Amino acid sequence: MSPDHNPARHDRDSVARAALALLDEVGLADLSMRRIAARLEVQPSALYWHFANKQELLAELADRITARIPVTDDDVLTTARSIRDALFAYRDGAELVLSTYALRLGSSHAQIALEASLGPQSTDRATALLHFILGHTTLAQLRMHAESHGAAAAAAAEEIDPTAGLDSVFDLGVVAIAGISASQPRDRA
Amino acid sequence: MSPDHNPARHDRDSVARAALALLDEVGLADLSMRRIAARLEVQPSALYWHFANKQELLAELADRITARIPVTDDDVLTTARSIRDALFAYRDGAELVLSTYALRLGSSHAQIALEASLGPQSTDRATALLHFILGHTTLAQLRMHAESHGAAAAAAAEEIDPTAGLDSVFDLGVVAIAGISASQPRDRA
DNA sequence: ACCTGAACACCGTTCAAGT
DNA sequence: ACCTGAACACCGTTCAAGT
Repeated sequence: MSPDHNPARHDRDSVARAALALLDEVGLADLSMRRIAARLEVQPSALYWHFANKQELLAELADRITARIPVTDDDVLTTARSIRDALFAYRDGAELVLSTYALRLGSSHAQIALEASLGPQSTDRATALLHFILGHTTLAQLRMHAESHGAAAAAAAEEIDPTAGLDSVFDLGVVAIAGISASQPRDRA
Repeated sequence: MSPDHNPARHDRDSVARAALALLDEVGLADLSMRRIAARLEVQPSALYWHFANKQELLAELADRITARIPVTDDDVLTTARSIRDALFAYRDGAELVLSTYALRLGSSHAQIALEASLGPQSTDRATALLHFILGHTTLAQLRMHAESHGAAAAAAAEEIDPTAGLDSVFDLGVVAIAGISASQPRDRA
């Protein structure tokens, strides 16, 4: 039990877990390698043993956020909402997944979930849906935090909730792109 | 004509113009206040006489990028494409407008253009359309640059163009959300 | 009205060296 | 296998002072 600087051994998983928790506390803009290192009681350079660079760490966080999305044959609206909820589960989750998803070729977990709902032969619809969900959710989430941060002076002046009615926009977009009618069709049950 | 450090007087417009040109050269991630100042042959602190902070400068750039979008009663697909083209006109234009748009209450210029195409009583459709366009265009633009930057190793391996077929996804999404049929309806002409 | 100079509190990343 | 310590080349922002 040396009194100064404990060994503090970590692995990829513990670093990613600490980073994900910190993301939720401080947001993407303030999620620095140095902050993560401080949280782990480790020097910043120690992180580079586990991850090649910051982008690789962020990609791991995006993977963990989208990993919770269930892949089922539920209707599209249900799947779309579960993707949105997974992104909402962490501060700036949508923005992080959006920018990380852009760098990857091939399918993401969210795309797979959408294709499972839509059935095969509709990859274009699934892609359009994913782009809408990422755009809408990123906007909504950024706005949520800007509002609470006091940066939006007009919100207090107009006394309206800037996120009000956004859910109806979400449903409208999903239903339209999925090509289903107003009432949700249910394949089973 | 003093040989060392010229007076180099600037105003809000000249700073914004230099910043916009620099954005197109280096991208959003490398667009620093210090780089902009260097381009103007001025100390970084000089920029803070013209703009309160970096975010205010970025908002001005976003305004200039979207200002070129024509507000007409053309069909929705034409308007949507002109929005996309305005965002594509500058490197990382879509990402910049996306994050700046999120902070603003009220309507943006792009939203106004969409409402002019869709007609009144369809603000929700216009909002959903804008979210789709911003999401899709941001993704496409980020991917374009990741590809040319050599960060995408899989692209060379599979020898496919990662942006191929994205235009059809764009059209599919716009047509679906706008609620028009496969062939473009033309109100006039 | 517009800019300099210096400072403050930060960044991501590398790399030799330790254990 | 995992971390320290020091360094390098950067950030955004503030503020007194100059012209």
